[in-house]
Amino acid sequence: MTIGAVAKRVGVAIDTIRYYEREGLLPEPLRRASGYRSYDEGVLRQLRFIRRAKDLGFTLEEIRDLLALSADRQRGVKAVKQRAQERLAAIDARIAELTRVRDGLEQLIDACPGHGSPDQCPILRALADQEGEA
Amino acid sequence: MTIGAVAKRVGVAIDTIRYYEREGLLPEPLRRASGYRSYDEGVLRQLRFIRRAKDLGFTLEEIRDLLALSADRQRGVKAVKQRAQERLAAIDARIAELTRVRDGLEQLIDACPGHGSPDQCPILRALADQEGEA
DNA sequence: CTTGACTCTGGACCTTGATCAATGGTCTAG
DNA sequence: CTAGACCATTGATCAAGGTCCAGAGTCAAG
Repeated sequence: MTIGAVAKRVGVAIDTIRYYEREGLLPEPLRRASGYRSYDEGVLRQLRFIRRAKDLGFTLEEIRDLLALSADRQRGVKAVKQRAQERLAAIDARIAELTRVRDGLEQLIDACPGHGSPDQCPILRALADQEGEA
Repeated sequence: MTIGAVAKRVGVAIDTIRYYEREGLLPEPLRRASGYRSYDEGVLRQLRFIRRAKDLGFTLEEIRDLLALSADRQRGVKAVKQRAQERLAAIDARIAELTRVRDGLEQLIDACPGHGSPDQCPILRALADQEGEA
């Protein structure tokens, strides 16, 4: 398969595939005599792996790490589980933070009549208030 | 006040203040004969406004918009409330998305024994699985 | 053979929100 | 007056994850 065929089948850009190769997320493929990259089916699986991990919020650096671990029989599984747990904790922290912000914003919205003087708008007042930190 | 005094009182970097000025978030201040920026107290309030809005997840572009609205007596309040509601909806969507990801990840972690062959690790299997989208 | 689609490399560019460096002018304390 | 702190501008750099372009070579169909 050429790089273009791979890109089309997985749904990523050609440049992205070359970028992942540079970044060590994909192995260097065989080349034709012309220099064209020549891929086998395995690359499709690996690209989908990368995409799913990215959807779970792993950074490319973490994914590179996961890929290395997934190739390490025995040791790999334990470390993979740990990485996943770390990721879960990070997501939980982010959700908690967003929820805090969300609730604060909702209170302001509920308190705002939606008309009248800007001086009376609790949203603007909260933003402009000189006391305290958010 | 010089830019350094403003920076110290608000707790932002001098460069950040000049950056906000370039980006239209702060008005161009008066200048001394030497060219030094000369600020009055109002800029402190405005910088704190920017910081709080940033903490609520507004982008600088949205903040520029809010600042313009807050100066618009009458029209402003309604539009500000609407922006805040849009922001709230965006936060809710983000929380929902993160929660979905979180739950999926947790299921994988619970199903992973933490040892054994990578072929049996549900986390790696889920990532490598060729079916479906995350 | 020619045309058009595809690929190669290397490097520039994009977004966001700053931060830093270089070079030079200004201000203030002693 | 001078040292050291402060400020000015312009332009570069950073993180992350790509995207795009130029110029050149290659491949497949007609």
